[in-house]
Amino acid sequence: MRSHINSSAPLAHEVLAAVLQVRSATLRVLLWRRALDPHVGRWSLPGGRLRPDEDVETSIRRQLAEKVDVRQLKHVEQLAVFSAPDRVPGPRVVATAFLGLVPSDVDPEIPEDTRWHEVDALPRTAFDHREIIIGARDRLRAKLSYTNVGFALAPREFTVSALRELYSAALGYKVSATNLQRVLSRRGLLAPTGHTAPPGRSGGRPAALFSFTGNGIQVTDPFAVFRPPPKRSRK
Amino acid sequence: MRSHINSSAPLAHEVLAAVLQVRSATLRVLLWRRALDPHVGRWSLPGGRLRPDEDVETSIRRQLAEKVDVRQLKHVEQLAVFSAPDRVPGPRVVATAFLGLVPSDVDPEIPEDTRWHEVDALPRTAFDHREIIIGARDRLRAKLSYTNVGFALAPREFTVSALRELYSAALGYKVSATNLQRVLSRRGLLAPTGHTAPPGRSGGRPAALFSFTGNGIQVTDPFAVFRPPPKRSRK
DNA sequence: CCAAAAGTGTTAATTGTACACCCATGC
DNA sequence: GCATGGGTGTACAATTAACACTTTTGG
Repeated sequence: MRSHINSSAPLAHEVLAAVLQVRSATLRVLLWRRALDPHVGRWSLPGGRLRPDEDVETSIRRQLAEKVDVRQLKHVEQLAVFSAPDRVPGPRVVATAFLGLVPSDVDPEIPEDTRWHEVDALPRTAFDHREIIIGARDRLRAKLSYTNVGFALAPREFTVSALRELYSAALGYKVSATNLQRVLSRRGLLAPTGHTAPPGRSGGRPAALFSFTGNGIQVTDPFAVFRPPPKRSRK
Repeated sequence: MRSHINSSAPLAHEVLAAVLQVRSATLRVLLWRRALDPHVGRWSLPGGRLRPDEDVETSIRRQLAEKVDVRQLKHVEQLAVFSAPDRVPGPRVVATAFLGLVPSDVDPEIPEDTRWHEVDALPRTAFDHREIIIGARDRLRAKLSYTNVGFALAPREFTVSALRELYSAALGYKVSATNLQRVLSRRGLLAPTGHTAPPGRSGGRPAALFSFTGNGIQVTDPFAVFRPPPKRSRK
């Protein structure tokens, strides 16, 4: 009763990922069309059953490897557990949902039954997958403002205006290139590469190319208020 | 293979909660001492097996009802899934971890084998429970600065200095009562009740009593930067 | 009247926003 | 040279942190 470990009831556990990418100034998600019985023909998130010898992150990375080259996945993080008893027909399946991010310049080979869909114009989706996608979008939006996740949406080198397009598409409203550059620079996230991008056929000054400093996600603005007392090191 | 539902492998799923409360200017967590074989005698988080007919939040609330009156739990939220194959001895058990918050003025009846422990001075804990507790603490700390979760740590009515103690204990450093009141007031979270608390035996001006406005958690400072353009409604 | 605790006002510093202006290129 | 984007400088606004000062109580 108070036993900690009790595996008497079989219980299926699946992992699902909302893989997001910005392309053509829109935020899109990778979906595949179900070929099997429950909700045939609807679009659903890639994923599948958790194997007994892997943890959930290993599992989702393994399963995504069928759809997207894993090395192209710049960021993966847990979103939440979805466990409503009726979330899928038949016996209950608990799902651990993930957010995955792919840089805008990669164009992964995707299987026949798989397609990118605009997050703000989703087709009919299977089960509770729409909710998961919206959750992923909202998590991304929130984290863009206080972490450096933006790096996972951008190519290795990029112009500030390209970055502005990425942020605008992900956030859903235009951000100013001026201030984007200023804020990211102040936080020490942008490194000039010294290279420049040639202007388009209509002219214009060549844009400087930047890259993100560091690798991996980090929180860059942890406390909006109630900050801990400063360490008194920098003037 | 690509089958969405496949429950061939039995898989145990448990729910665990780090229930936090501030008392005597310290943040503490509710733990019970294991009576059974793996890790006997170590302190572990309350929780237990997920039943097939309940979702994870229903489950953790049900199981906590044995330890803490559910009505005293002012806030419950999912933390993360812990799924390392070797996180517990024997067959793998996937755990969904929760953060729970109890106001500082309630003193729940707790069972014999259960005790509060200071989060910053934890005893030897079972399995990966220490990691879960630290995760819960960090989540609380982060959310204190950009949401109104503070309400879940505070009594219904409180003085600003009592609130200051709560925030200081949870965050791990002193916050100023002056600025705490100012920030929360600006965000419209504090409502004066009109009542006052009598001063202590050493004198001092009587403190005004406040309550939190609204109920339930809400994000009060969603964007640190890259805010959407204002609606141009308020001057 | 003095100490103690609460509450208010003022100021400084930081950070984000808006906007004007200059720069480099294609045609 | 002019249109077109890119980049910088400056001013402004909002918010937080720091601290001095006033208020109200007990002894």
